[in-house]
Amino acid sequence: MPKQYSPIESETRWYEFWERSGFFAASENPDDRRPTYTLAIPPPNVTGSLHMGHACRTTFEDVLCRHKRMLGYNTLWIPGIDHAGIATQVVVERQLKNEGLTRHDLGREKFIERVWQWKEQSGGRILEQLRKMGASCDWSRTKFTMDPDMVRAVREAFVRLYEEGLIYRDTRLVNWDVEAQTVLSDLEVEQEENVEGAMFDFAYPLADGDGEVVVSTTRPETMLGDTAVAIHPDDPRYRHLHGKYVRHPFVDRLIPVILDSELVDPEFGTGVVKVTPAHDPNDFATGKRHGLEEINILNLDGTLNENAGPFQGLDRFEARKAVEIQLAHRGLARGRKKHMMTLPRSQRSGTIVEPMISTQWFVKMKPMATPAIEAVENGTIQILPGEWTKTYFHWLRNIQDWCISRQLWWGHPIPAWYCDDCDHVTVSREDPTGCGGCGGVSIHQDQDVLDTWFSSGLWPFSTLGWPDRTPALERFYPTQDMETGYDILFFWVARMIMMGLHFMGEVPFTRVLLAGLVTDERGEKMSKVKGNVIDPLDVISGATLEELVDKAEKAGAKKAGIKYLRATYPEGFAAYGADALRMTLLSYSPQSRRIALSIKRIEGYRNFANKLWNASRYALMRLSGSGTVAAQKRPQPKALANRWILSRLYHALDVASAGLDAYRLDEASGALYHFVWDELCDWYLEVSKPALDSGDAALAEETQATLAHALETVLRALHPMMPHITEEIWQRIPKWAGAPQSIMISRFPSALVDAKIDRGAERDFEVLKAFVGSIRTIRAEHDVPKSHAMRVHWHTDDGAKRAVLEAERLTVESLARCEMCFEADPAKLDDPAAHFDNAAVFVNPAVRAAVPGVIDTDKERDRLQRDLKKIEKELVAVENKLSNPSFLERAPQEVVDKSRRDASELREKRERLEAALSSL
RNA sequence: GGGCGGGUAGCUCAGCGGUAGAGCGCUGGCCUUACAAGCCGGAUGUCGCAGGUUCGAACCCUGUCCCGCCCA
Repeated sequence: MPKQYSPIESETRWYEFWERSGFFAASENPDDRRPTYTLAIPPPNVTGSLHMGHACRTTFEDVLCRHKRMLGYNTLWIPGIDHAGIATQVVVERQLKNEGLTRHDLGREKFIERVWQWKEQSGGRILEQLRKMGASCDWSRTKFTMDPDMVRAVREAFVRLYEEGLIYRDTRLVNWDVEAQTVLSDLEVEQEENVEGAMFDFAYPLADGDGEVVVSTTRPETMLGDTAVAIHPDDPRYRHLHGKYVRHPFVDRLIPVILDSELVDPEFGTGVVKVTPAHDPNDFATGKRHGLEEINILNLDGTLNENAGPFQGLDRFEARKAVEIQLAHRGLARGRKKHMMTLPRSQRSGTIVEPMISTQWFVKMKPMATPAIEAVENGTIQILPGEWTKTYFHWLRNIQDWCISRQLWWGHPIPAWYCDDCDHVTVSREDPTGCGGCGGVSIHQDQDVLDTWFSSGLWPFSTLGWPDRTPALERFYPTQDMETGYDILFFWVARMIMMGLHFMGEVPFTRVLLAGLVTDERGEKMSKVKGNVIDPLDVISGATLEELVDKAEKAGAKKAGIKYLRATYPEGFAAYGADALRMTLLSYSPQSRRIALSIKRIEGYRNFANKLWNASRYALMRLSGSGTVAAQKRPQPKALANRWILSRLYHALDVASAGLDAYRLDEASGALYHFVWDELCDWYLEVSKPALDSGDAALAEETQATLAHALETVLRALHPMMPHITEEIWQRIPKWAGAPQSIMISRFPSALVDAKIDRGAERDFEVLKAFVGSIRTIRAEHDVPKSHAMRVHWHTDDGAKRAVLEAERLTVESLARCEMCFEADPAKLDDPAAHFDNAAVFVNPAVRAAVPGVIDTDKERDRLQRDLKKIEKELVAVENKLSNPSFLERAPQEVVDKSRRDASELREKRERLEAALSSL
């Protein structure tokens, strides 16, 4: 075994082994009675390539799946990809653009063919990349949301909802993206806050006689679609306007003054509001209340249409200026001032979204939301971390109907046909040959496709064969966990819950596990422009600075981004390996909303992998030729260190299991990390050296058995988190006869079965650790070279402690490089200066000692004074507490007892240190 | 405007009623046959601010100031 662990070669080798061996596959064998554990992957976009968000999802999900699989569950992790309507269409349109073509040049059918071609060639690359992370998905069940069976599921869902009256078609104000030229759901519109804009005032002249009314707007061009001006019915300033009309200056139209107490806030602006029902949500509602005409002034591409009169053909922003100028020409402009406002932007194209009147398909949400709320209220579904529950309720309780049609070509077609002869709409599972109303044969299908999230909402059951009641669906639905980022709680999770309850009559999963979003180490969102994107594959396989810079530049990073990149990663990345990346991602608490990924931290876990590797090298070396194997049953050792490590193993496994169950993967991984490094390596392996070299055959034998057991067990516990390195090592450990072929199908360890709590051993080992620690401190503080063996004169009145230290003499002497000498006469240690020359002293609970011949008097005085000061401070705090009668009265007895013990220990320590100081 | 997080060591974060921890960084000493990607030591915090509850508050309550996210 080499001195350094190199993950690259090992990781691919083992991954191929697992996949080839079929370990990832879930069983559908009817005789297989194991309980199931199912988790559907949040399908990444077909256009995507692996980023840290995916790496994070994959790690968490893989840990959950591997853990459950090792616990004996028939585990199914369903992989798949999403057809990502807009994103994919944009990718292919960009390709066409390079060829000087648009999708319209190709026509719909050819264009879709072209998308499929693209998908076959370069789509779904991400599934390969998930393998690099170690993902144990059942690849034989990979689904794509546009697969024929998914298409059938989507169609079935649409038709059923339509038949139930939950899907309907309606004309209303929707969010229009003029660039992508499609409607968007409310969720796809982002509000950009605190944008500096202008508030423009202008006057409408009264239709009869003199006078005018002044209105304010941030979008002057919309006045072309004004069909009313509104005032508050109780506003005394405008009483004379009741029942009057104003004249539109550009189009030949009389506009009524209406009274509306809902729309108008008399305190705001002039107290008069222009009303544009076709281009503003509030005005739309007002229009409905007053029966106003809705005049659409925009074409689908954002230019003004024939209703805009002289402004027809202008782009919306040009029109804004032109309207202002023309109003000024006519003497109607009444001023302009800065105004902070909120702009709706398309999440897809970034352009400002226009409210527009349009006929679209909607899903009624209220009837579906109610059961979804109940499922979480009554605990059928648990959301973790629990803080998100409130957000979930808040959204579902205020939900609006969901606009599901999109004016795209790539996606699931809407199964609705319109008749040319009557106004019947035929919605059908099979393509109809004629109108379902009049029977006419002249019908045409709706040109729109469905929102991508509509098909995603069916994911947990469509992937299992729905609408057929397949054996897979019977066996694996409902799934157990849904793990994803909190950003798609509404987009996806809530909709899956609604759809699952509706179509299956049962929740789609019983837990929702949400994790934070990965950012750079400053906490800033990773973005190509900022140049702060960390590619998981670079972290796994390594990349030089120049490669990173090159990639960032190609992705369009700005200068500042490149500068940051150079400054932050001057060395590039080493090949840290997937296991190190996984441990890093796991180490962040799920409570936190951002995961500020730091390369330093990854390096730390790479080092941990190396530590584990070397600990194993040591263990294997010590086991080789001994005939000792890691046994299926835990050993029952007698020696202190062996009992101690089994007890520490108990705690580690206990915390790890609790963490894995409660979705605290940070706590689970942390417990194992600290066990391996701080306990197994720092203490146990060191203690095993003198034991194995002692010549005591019985001791050596039980130590080898314990060593093999502790290592083999912790490897199994670590396997879900670090699958590759644990397999690499595990395969090398001599094991019991009939051991499984792979660690990934071995049994996950349990604290009760594989370890043993032993409080006595823990207590005694602490005595040993404290003793060794004190000697090491003296050695370090007085610069005593390790070649210089120190003699330690010690005494204790505590018989148990004395017995431990005497029994463990060889161990202590080996770890502290000293010679122990028990002083039967306590007086010698009461006044060490009188009995030992230049002696350093230390005081542990009930144990004190002197180490002669090592000190520099000044240094020793400093050290003792420092200790003393610390102790006095603690003592004051404890004594204050104990002198408070209400503390003694009201605090629990055990707390009082502990304080008393602390106080007496501190007092003893203080006394001894004072004595040592004064005798210097 | 409403809601939800967060403000703890230089940095990133854990702890969430018994008087503060981790990793990295800093620092002194070590190439000790498992590991220098390491080992053995050390230093470092009025736990955002102000009140309150409590025998006891980083932790609970109220107010307040910043930062972030979500919704309207």
